[in-house]
Amino acid sequence: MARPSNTEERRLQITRALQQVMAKQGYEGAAIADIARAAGLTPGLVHYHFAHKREILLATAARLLADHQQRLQAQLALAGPSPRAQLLAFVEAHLGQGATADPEALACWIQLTAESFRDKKLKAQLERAARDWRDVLQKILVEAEAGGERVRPDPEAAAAGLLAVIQGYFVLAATARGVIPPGSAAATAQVMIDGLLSPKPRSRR
Amino acid sequence: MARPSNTEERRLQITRALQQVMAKQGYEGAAIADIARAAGLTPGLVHYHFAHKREILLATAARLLADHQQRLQAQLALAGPSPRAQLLAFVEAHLGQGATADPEALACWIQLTAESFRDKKLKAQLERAARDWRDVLQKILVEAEAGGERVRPDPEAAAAGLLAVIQGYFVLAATARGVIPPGSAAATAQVMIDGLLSPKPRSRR
Amino acid sequence: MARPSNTEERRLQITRALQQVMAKQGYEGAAIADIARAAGLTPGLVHYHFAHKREILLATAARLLADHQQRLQAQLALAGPSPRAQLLAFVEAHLGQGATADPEALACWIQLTAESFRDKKLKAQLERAARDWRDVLQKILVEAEAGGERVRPDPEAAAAGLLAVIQGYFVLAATARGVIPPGSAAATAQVMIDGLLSPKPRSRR
Amino acid sequence: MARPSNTEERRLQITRALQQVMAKQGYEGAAIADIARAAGLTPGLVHYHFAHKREILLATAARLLADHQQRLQAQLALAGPSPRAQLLAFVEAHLGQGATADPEALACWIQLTAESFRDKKLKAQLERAARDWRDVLQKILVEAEAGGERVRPDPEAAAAGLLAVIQGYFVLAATARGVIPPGSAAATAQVMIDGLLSPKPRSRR
DNA sequence: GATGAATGAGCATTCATTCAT
DNA sequence: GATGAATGAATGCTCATTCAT
Repeated sequence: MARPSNTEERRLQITRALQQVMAKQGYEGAAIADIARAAGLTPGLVHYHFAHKREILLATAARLLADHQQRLQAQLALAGPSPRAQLLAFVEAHLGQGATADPEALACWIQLTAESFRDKKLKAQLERAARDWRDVLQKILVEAEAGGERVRPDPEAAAAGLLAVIQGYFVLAATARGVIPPGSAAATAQVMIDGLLSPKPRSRR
Repeated sequence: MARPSNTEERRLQITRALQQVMAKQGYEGAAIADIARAAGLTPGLVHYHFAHKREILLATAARLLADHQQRLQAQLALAGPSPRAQLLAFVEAHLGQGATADPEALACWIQLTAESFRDKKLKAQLERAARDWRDVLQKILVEAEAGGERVRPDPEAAAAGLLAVIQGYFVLAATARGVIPPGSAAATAQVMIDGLLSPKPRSRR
Repeated sequence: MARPSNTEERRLQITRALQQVMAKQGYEGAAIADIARAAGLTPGLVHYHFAHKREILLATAARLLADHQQRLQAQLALAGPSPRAQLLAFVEAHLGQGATADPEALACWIQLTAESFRDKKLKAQLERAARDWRDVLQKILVEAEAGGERVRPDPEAAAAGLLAVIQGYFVLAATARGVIPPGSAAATAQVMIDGLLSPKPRSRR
Repeated sequence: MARPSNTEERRLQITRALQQVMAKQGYEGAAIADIARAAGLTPGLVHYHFAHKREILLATAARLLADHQQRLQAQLALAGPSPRAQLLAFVEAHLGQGATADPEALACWIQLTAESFRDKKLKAQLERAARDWRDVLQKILVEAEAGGERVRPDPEAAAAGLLAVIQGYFVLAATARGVIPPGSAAATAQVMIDGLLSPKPRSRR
């Protein structure tokens, strides 16, 4: 009898709007009125679905991370089971052609990072995501080791290093695009992986 | 007759204060009153030395970049002339013990990055710094090539990649400290460099 | 569902308040807080209905001019159709008993005039009003000429001159009340009109 | 021994600067810093010669009025002694070719008028000037009457009316220049005077 | 659910005035 | 006399949040 709830739809609309606005104006600069306009809603209605602006931020981060996680899992599943193939897929997923092509997403990501200094919950979200991400890499590297590769300095450090490479490319792509030769990111990352992951040296006796 | 100008001193005080406040609160969150308090001045006086808040931002970025540039040059000068030694020095300067130990500087750096989306001049400053930075690396890599090393995929891409590693570690150190095994950054970066830079393979003829 | 808009009402309240405050304190001296207080509103609400203070100024001028225009038309319509009667009505409307009795309106008028040097749009508004005003007079004078009167030096100049008389009396009434013998304005203006408008001299051939 | 005082010179510099700045920005809009810049001085020095901004305003008004008074007396002295000639000279002095050509002076005059609502002393200055002005006219008109002219409605009212004409032309010239046919002001005023001042009608018995 | 008016605290900026040098 | 740093109060404007309708 009551009208069916459209809350989930509205929340999605609103977090999408924040993502869009925040990419250009940052979180502080994204007035509720701006978000509402971008979502095609009214300010009052935004506050009906989110009591506080901060909650929109958290919901936006959660949605972005979940989306990313999902996409990543799908791409890893498509790749073969070998650790090398998994690493390749991981890198391609993040740095391959078009992966850094969405300036809005990159910018929004950096704004979230910056905002995390002011919001414990957001910080925890991002930290947890980074840790999960690293754990995925670490697991692949441990398997590589088990498969006879040498992983330097060790799987945990190497995983963190790979994560750093990806994050660093994101930052550069977002803020100093001209600095990266177009299309070079994935290839360069692969070369770095060759450093981290070398076949067990039987030869170097 | 006239009072001697103390503007330079005051501007330094003020940019230091902004750096400090911005690390915690971001640029938007850094009220002039906060900056003034951190600098031990009054809000009116801050505006006497800087017409607009934005100018404090630019001056702060300029000072941070200049300071960094200077420190980096000094450390590169101390290292030996060989490309390997230069690369090592470069990495150590950024990721060595204690290099990422100043959370205030790291946080401020990220806030500047985030703010650069809203300020053309700041963006230009950061882009130029990134380019300069990469050029330094690229030059070293070109010399390495001239000295018989193989640089993959090519000096420009490799330089950009190294920059990305450093930036990425900065971001992780600032936002997800627990993800990086303590002290592993420099060593891992070195291993990656081993991937980028391999001795010219005589065997693979 | 939605609240009915009361914007027009509020805007009227606010422009009335500005008129009142500006008469005493001028435009610059009329703080939004003062205007709000005079209107019985809060400063925030004033800015909800007018984005910028300047817009209140323009709206106030527009309202005053429209009100005046309307009153004037009504009084001209009441007068007989003869040019002499129309001129008499015009002068009476502006300078007759009580016409200059509202010090607030007079003061506000002068403040608007002064402010017009700083605001192109306001200046355009006032210029257009003055031109309209003069055109009304000019048309009456042209009809007078058609009716056999002599208009000196010519209808356009005479109309401008009459406008000047009225404006001048306004200024004096507002700033140096003691200078005008009470009640003399309309009579004196009539005498001046006798100079501008004389019967075609058959005798003086 | 002490350096000779240059106070008078400085005060003149400063009031000239205020006149200039006020014409464009009004009194409130004329910051001490602006005045100082226009005078080629420093803000501190302005306050050395005038304790308060308001005093600059009063000094500026006093100087303008004195200058005008002096110029007017000179022009009246040049004219013949007959009342008609004196009136003609009076009108020419204010509305003749070039008399309203200085937009800065006109604008400044209106700003002073507007400001007089907020400053009792300024208001008194302007009122006194207006009265003096009218008295000069009234005296001429009384002489005209003594000389056989008929002055309508009476010398005092006619003098006030003439003053109004002049003030009104000033306002129009400053704010709605296009409304007055170029060069028509003095001629039109003369025609109005013909209305005020008619030869004693022997014929109209 | 939805709207838009209303509030009140916060903020950058301006500026007359003071004062040490 | 002259300079320019320093102060503090005032002001226009923004904005998250609340709430009556």
